[in-house]
Amino acid sequence: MSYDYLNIEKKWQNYWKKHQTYFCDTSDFSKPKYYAIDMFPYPSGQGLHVGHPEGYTATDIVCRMKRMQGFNVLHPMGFDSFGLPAEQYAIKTGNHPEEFTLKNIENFKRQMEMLGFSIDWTKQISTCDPSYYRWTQWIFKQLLNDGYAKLIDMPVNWCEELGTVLANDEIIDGKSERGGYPVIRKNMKQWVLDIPKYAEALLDGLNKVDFPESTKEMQRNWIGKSEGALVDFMVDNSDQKFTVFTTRCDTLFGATYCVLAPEHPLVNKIVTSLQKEAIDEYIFQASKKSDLERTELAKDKTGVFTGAYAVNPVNNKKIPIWISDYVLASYGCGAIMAVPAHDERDYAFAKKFNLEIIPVLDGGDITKEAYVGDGPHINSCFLNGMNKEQAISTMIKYLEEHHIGQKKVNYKIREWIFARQRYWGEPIPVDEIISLDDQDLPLVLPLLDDYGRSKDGKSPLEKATEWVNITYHGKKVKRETSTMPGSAGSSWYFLRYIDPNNDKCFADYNKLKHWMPVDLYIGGSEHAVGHLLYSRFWNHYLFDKGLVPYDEPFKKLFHQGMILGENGEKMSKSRGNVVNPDDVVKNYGADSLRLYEMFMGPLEASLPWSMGGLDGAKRFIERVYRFVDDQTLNKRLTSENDNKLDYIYNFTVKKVTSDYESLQFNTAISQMMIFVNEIYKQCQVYLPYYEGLVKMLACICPHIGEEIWEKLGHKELIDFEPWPVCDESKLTLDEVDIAIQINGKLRATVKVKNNSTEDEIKDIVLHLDSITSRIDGKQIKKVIVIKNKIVNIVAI
RNA sequence: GCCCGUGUGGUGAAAUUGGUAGACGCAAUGGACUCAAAAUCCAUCGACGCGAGUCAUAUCGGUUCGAGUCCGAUCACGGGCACCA
Repeated sequence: MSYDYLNIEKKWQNYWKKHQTYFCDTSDFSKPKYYAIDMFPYPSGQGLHVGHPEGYTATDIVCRMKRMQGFNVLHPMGFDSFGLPAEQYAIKTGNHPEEFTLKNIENFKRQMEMLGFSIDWTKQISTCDPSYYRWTQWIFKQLLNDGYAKLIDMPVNWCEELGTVLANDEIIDGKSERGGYPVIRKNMKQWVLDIPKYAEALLDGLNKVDFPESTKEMQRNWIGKSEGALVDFMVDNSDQKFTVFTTRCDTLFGATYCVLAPEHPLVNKIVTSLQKEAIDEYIFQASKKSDLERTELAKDKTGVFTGAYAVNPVNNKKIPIWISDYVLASYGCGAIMAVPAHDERDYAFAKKFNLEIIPVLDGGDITKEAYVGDGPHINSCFLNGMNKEQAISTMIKYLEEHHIGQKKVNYKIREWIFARQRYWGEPIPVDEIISLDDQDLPLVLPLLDDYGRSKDGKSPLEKATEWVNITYHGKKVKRETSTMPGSAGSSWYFLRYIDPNNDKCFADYNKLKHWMPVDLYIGGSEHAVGHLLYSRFWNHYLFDKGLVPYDEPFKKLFHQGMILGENGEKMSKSRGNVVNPDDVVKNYGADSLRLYEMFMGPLEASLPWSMGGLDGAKRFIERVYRFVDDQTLNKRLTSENDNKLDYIYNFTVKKVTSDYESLQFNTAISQMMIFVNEIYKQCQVYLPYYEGLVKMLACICPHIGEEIWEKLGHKELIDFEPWPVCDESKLTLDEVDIAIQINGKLRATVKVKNNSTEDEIKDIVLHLDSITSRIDGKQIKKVIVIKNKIVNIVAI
C-alpha cells in the first residue's frame, strides 16, 4: 500500500537487462524507422550530472512513444572517450588513460541504467576503442587521398600550458576552453582539413534541416559568407601588384589609401629605405602579439606607411600603401583598399594618420564620422547617381572588362586544425611519406612509461621510439606523432551506431539507407558550431563519395537548456549547489527525477533546480499508482463507460501525443495531471482510459508504467502495446462557453449551443440581464461575434 | 561595437499563435480525518477595495472592436561573434 520505488525500479531494470532484445531488436526494416540519439557524453570522473538526464529523458520519451506507434526504433548510446582529463590522470598516476576511461564508462552506464533509459546497449560504441578508431583513421585516409587533409605551415593557436595547438572553437576570449590558459599565435606545420571547400554546401544544407534558428544563424556567421570583388592595384613606379578583396567595389572612387597585413609578402619588396626600419619594427611587434592582445588593442589603430604608393585603377590616382594589424593576413587577400568616408575602421585609421577622406555616397556628415548608410553615388564618375546594387554590378562589369578585377565570394571559416600534440587521441595513420595501407589499420596507440610531454615540447608519442621509427614498404620512416582532435571521433559516431561491429567497412550502405538521417538529435547548445559543423562536413563528404545516403545527417536538432542550482546559479562544486543524480534516485526514484525534469519548464529553457518540485512529481506518480495499489480505489476502475470522461480523455490523448512529438513535455504532463484530477473528482474511471493514461505516462516514468501494467493483469510489457488513439468524434461538445465583452472588457460568460450562428448568439447575448443593464441607454455601434469564442459589444 | 534571444503572481511556468491572462505544479493559508503527527482528501490563493468594481504580462507610445501576443522607442538580463574589408 505504498509506492516502493526502490524495489519497483530495481525489478524492472533487472527485467529489461535480462530481456535485452526488447529494445535491441531493430531488424524489422518493413516498419517505418525512427532514429533518435543524444550527444554522447565524455565519460568524466564525476559521473552524470543532473543535466544529462534531461536530454536523455526527452529522447527516451519520444522513442518509447514511437515504439508503441509501431516504428522500428534505434536508440543507442556511446562514449566520446578520447580527451584531456584521462591523459592528465595518466600523467599524474602513471596508469594508462584507458583504465581511467573504462572505469568511468562503467559508472556512466550504471547511472544510465539506473535511470531506466530504453537504450540499445548492444550497439554501444567508444571512440577510444581501436575497432572504432580504425574507421576514424580510415575516413581520415580518404580525406587525405582526396586532398581534403593537408599538412601546411600556418599560424596556429598554440597553448603553452596544454602543450598543444587548438582549433578556433576551442578558444574562448583568447584562452583555452579547457583550463583557461593563454593562447598565442605561432607558425607551425599542421594537419588541417579543408572545411572551407564545403562552406557553400554546409550553408545550403541549413535550409533543409530542422535546427533551432539561433543555431543555424551561428553556423551561418561562423561560415561567414560575403560576396564582393577582387580588385588589382599596381604599385606606382614598379611592376609589382597586389589584389584586395572588397564587398563594396562601388566605393572604389573613395579609396584614398591601401593597407597590407604586416605578414603580407609584398611588404618587403615595396618598402622604401627611409621607412624600412619603422616597418621592420612594426612587423616584429605584431608577430609577438597574442590573439588576446590583438583584440584588446582593437580600439586603437596602429600602422606604418611603407613609403610606396598604389595606383587606383579606376582614376589612376596615387594613394599611399600602409601596413596595419587591423588587416588580417588570413582573410581575403590580406590587403584592403581603404574607403574612410564609408567604413568606421578606415575612418578611425585615416583620422589618426591624417589621410584623405573622400565621400562617394550622398548623405551623412563625414567631418564627424564615417557614413555607413546608403545614398546615391557622388564623386564617382560613371557611377554617379546610381544606387548600391546598380553601382556594384556596373563596377564589377567594368572591372572584368578592363581585366583589373572580378566577382569573388569569400568565407570566414578557416581550415580545421586536425592535429594535437597529445597522447590520448587517435593516431594519425601516416608516416613521413605515405599513409598506412588499409590492412594496417587500426594504428594502435603504443604504451608509454610516462604520458607527459617529451622534453622538447613535442607530442608524448615521440618517446615511443620503437613505435615511431619503423620500416614501411622497405623504407626507414618516422610516424606522425600528433593525434587527432577530440572532435574527430564524434564527427561520425551516429553512422557507426547503425552497424557497430562491421569489420569490412565503417557501416553497411543498406543499413545506412534504412536508418539515416538521424530523426532526432538532442544535445547542448555549446556544440552549435564545433561538433555540429564538423559532423555535417564529414557526412557531406562521405555523401559525395557515395558512402552514405544523405548529405545532411541530422533531420531535427534540439538543444536542452541547462539545469541550474537551486539558487539560480550554474551548478558547480565551488558554489556548493551540485545535485547528484544518484542521491535523487535514492531519495525519490528515477521515475520522479525524469518526470520532474520534464515538468520543470520548456526543454530548451535554463531552469533552477527545486527539491519541492521533485516532491510534486512523486506525489503525481503516487496518485496514478494508487488506482492499482489501493484496494478501495482499485474498485473504481470500471469496465462500463459512463461517457463522462470521453471528452477530457480524448483531448488528453491528442494533446499528449502532439506535445511529445514537439518535445513540449511540461504541457503534456500538466494535461495528464488535469485528467488525473478529473478522475479523482469522478471517483471512477473507465479502465481503457486509465490504461491509455498509463501508456502515455510510461514513456516518462517507465518503471511505474510496467508495474501498473502488470498489476492490471497484462503479461506483456507495456512498451510495445499500441499507442492510445484520440477519437475525434468525442471532441465536439454540445455546449461551449463564450465570453461577452463590452468595449473590450469582459462582462459575462454564457453557455450556448456548439456552432451557434452569429444571429443566434447575438439574440441570446443582447437579452441577457447582466448585459442589457449595462448597455441600457447606450447606442450599440457594432457587435463582433467570433464563433464559439467571444462576443464584443461596442457601445457608447 | 555587431547579430540573435528573453522579460507574465511569493515561486517554476501556461495561454488554442490577435479573442475570458495566470492552466498545471511548488510554497502558503483554512478545513476534514487522527489521541497526536505525517500522509491523504476538500477549499482559498495577482494587487487594491466591505462591495459593485478598478488596476495588472519590464517601461512609454501606436495599430485594432479587442494586444502577453503585432509595430516603434527605451530599459534590464542572457547567448553568440568580435578589426572578416
